[in-house]
Amino acid sequence: MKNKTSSKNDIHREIIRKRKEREREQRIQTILKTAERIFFSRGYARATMDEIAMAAELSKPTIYQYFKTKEDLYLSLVIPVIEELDRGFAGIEDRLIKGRIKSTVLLLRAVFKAYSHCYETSPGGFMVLALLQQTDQVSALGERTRTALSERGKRSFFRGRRVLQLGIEQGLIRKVDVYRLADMLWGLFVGVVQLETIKSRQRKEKDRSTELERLLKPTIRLAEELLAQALAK
Amino acid sequence: MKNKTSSKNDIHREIIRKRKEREREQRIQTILKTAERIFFSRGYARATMDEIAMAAELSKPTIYQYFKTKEDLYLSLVIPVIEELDRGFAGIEDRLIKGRIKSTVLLLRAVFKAYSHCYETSPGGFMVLALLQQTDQVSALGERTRTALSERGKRSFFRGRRVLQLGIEQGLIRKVDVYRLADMLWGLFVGVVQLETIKSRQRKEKDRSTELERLLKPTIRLAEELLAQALAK
Amino acid sequence: MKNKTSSKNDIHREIIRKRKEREREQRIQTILKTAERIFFSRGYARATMDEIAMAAELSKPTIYQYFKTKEDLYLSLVIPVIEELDRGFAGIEDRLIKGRIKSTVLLLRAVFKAYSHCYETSPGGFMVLALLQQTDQVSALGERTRTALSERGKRSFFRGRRVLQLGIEQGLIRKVDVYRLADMLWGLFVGVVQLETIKSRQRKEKDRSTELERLLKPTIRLAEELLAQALAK
Amino acid sequence: MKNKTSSKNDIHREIIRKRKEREREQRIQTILKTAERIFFSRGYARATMDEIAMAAELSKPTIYQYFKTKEDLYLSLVIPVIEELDRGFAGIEDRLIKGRIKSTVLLLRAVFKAYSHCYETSPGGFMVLALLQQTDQVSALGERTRTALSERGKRSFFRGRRVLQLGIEQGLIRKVDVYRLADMLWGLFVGVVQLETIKSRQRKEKDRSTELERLLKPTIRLAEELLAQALAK
DNA sequence: AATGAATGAGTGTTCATTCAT
DNA sequence: CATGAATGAACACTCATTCAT
Repeated sequence: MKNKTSSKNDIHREIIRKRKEREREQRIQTILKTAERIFFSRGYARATMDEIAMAAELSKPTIYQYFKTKEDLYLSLVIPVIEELDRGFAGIEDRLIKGRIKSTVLLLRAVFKAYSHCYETSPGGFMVLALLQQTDQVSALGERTRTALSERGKRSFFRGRRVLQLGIEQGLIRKVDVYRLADMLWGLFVGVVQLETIKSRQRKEKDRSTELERLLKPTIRLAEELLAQALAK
Repeated sequence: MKNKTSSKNDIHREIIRKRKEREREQRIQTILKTAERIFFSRGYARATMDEIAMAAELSKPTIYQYFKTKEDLYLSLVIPVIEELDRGFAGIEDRLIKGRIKSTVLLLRAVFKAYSHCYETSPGGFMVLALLQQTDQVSALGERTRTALSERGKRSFFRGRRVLQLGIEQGLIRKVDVYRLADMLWGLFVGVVQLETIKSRQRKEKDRSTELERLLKPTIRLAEELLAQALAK
Repeated sequence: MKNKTSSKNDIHREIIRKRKEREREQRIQTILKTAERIFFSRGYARATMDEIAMAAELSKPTIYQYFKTKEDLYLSLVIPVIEELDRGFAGIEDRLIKGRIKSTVLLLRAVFKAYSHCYETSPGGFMVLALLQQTDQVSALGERTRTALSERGKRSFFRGRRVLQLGIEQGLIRKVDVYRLADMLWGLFVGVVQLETIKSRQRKEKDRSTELERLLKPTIRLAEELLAQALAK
Repeated sequence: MKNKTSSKNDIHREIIRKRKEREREQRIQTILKTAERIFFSRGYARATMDEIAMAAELSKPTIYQYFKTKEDLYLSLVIPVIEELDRGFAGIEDRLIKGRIKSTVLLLRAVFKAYSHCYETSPGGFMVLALLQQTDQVSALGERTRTALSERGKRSFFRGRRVLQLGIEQGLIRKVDVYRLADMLWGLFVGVVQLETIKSRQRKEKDRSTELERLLKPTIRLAEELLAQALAK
């Protein structure tokens, strides 16, 4: 009988443990979502932990329980985006190798799709990543964080260039300097997203994302089309 | 006699006044140049008035004599850049009207040249403008300045679109949505400048601008070339 | 029958109660030992309850179950030391009365032995006590605890003086002001322990206590010897 | 005439400059005095910059204008004391070399006098230095500060030992280990000062220093006398 | 009884801005 | 007009202490 009770208790505890685990995960997600919003709207330097805590309806120390520093929180936000990007490019690479991409426009569309997918999965996170392109934001980060980011960033860029290189080798893209092309594509996407975001800002809160959609998509599609045409042999 | 003396004095005073005026103008220029450098290298949030004052070899209150707030100083940096951009587009417009631009690639080159010129005249000021495109930096500004900026920005964009429209009308560019095209071009330029700036930042201080040059120019030239090809009829 | 069962249960409960009691005592000891270590190495102010809890492999609230505040925990560490000291002097007193101490040097050695024994039994606790001698650490404590400490301290000092007084009466020590002598001896011991502790602190963690031993003992022995010589009639 | 006015102005400015210089010096002294008091009464870790600022009737940033960090402020307080001590020993050394110290008791008295002088010149500063003997206080300081202090401390101890060595060589002190003796003397003095300070604490504010005097001096004199006797050949 | 989680109240430090001279 | 000095308001981060379970 003792055994049974014990077993009952164990089960009970196990259930509780799982719930706690879930709650914990939940809270982390809440914090991340909130931080994304705040970092996005204020930039890294201007965003304050106080503000994030307030917006997350938690106290500051609670946030520090889950993220060791402001930078840690920031990184936890940005790294998944970089990794998503990496995965995206890995997918394209794979399809290229298997010969599944059969035209210039399809390749370019895939590349922009990778960017867009990243952006759509986590618009805030993406913008926060793009924010890194701003000198001040980067210099506000500590040495370690900067290096960590730079490392991953380089890897991701490397894969991007390889995709383009493969495209050239398979005759989908005419011969151009892949470094320049990769930079151009990424710069174009980020620059356009930034521009359209700020334009959509001028709308009321609730219409923003639709407006952004309305502005962003056609501009990117135009870029795809034009570049595909120019890059085809 | 009283009159004469008075007149002499008046002339004397006038001379002094002019010198003071000159000195004043001089000092404002010094402050602006310094602020540009600091804002560029540190970003708005991390740049401190102390630092700017120190670098300008002036005391903080002196700076406040000429610029009411940090924000004011910041904006005084950006507006000339927008105006320079506007002038650039006005020049292209003029040449277009006079039929002096005879090919797609020349037109595109002129557009990017206008951007580049702006950037080269005042890299810091340009980046600072680009910064405005990010996050809610804008919302940190006062209402009046925000409107002033937005106003000028719109005017400049408007002129940019008109240039493209003229290009289409003159058969230099094939028919595309000018809104999208203008956004794409600007986004591309700003995005690439940001990206290359940050890449060059990984170098040592003194090699930065050469490195940036080395990275930026070919990427922009590639963009010119590709887009010219795609946009030609 | 009812009675018997009840009795059985009672015995059972009693056994459980005793085990719990033992566990409780056990836990208190664990906490105290850990706290001593931490307070010793970090000092009162820098030691954190988090750290103590972690080191004791218990959760913070558990510690608070046994000690109402950080201060309480701190004091629970010090009082036994004072009592140990008191017991030490009581022992010397006893031996003196029984005529068992037959020379100046033996008496002095006994006194320093009492101090040393205290220190060796609980180096952390002893230092913590010495800490009380510094700055207004004391005034940071609550009124009640302060009085309690002061009371015991006085009693202990009183006994120390009585020992010296007895020494004088028995002709082991030449006639000096016992107040001054008692203060001097205690000051000497505490001062030297502090000094040597900090010197040994410059070594790596693991060699510290040996190094301390190496520094402390001969210095104290020198003091014993010199003072014995001077205090002998 | 212009010249004269100018000259007058120059003089005027010079006077103002000097006054400002004086005021600056004044303020630094105010801050140091206040900090000494606070550090003394609370210990390094528990003393807050807020409290110091409040007590000095200045705002916190004003203090930071004169002292870069809390540690800097602390060091500025402690280093002069160490240097004073060093000077004191240098003086004794000099007198020893010139053969001006002619008995054991005079030498010991000189040594304790050096300590006492230090203490009397700046009781707070001295106690704050003595505070360093408390483990926690040291560990609260940064690496650099710790090294700086350790360095100077070592030098001072070195000189102390040399003085004792000279004493032995001149036959004023019988042959003992100078390391141990130096430690013992310093430990004794500091320990006694601490003890008597805390005892005098129990008086009302205004009687404290007299009480301390009343307690400290005779205890130290007793130590002098006893040790002189024991150390004479 | 034991604990994971939460938090109010500080910490040292910085910075835009304003006086007093 | 220029400036040395001053400061209110933040900011990232910490810690003793308390809930809720």
